[in-house]
Amino acid sequence: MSWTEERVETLKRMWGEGQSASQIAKELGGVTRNAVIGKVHRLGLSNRAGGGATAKPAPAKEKPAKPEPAVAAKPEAPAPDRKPAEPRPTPANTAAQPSAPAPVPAARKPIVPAGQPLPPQPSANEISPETLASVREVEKTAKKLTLMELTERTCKWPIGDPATDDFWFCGLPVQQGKPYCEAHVSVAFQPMSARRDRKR
DNA sequence: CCCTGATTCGC
DNA sequence: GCGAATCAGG
Repeated sequence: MSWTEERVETLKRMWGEGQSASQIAKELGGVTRNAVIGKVHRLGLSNRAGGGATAKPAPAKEKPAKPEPAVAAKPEAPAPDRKPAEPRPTPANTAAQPSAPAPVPAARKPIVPAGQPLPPQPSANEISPETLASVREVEKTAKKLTLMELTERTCKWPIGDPATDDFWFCGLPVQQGKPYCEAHVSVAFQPMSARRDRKR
């Protein structure tokens, strides 16, 4: 694969958007993240634009004697500030891109006090007692990751009340392709049959 | 351990 | 110019 205009375009765009080198590499295909980083440097856009939240000091010894045009960044790509008021009730949606500021289920209404956090938001959470129990078990051994620690292969199931500090993400290894670990996948993606005629 | 970008250097 | 290997972190 060579760096065609188009590919460089994509590289510039994604890098400007704050995508990681590995993500860009994945998107482009045929190159590794190293290739991407190498290219980024050669293009002279090692530093991302806007008041990047992930602003890196970049201790690299840049050429001090060179009027860098700094044309890199595009005008409308400000630091992705996250809004606290995100209409994001279902946990299934918190599974976003790792680097992009995944909208954490912001505090909504002071629902459950403390006792049973009851994570599954799905309106009709008719999970079998057994499943629920196993999930509870898993949550005991959860890695309790913070938003920043989530990756593509860590379970993104939120646990606890986002309005309090008693909140974290499962963090266990995800099931191939899914955003959640096996236990949480089972409660997140229920076959319709399971919710059919619940006995209530 | 997973990941990030930075740098080096043979090609 | 390119990018694997390596380095230096989080």
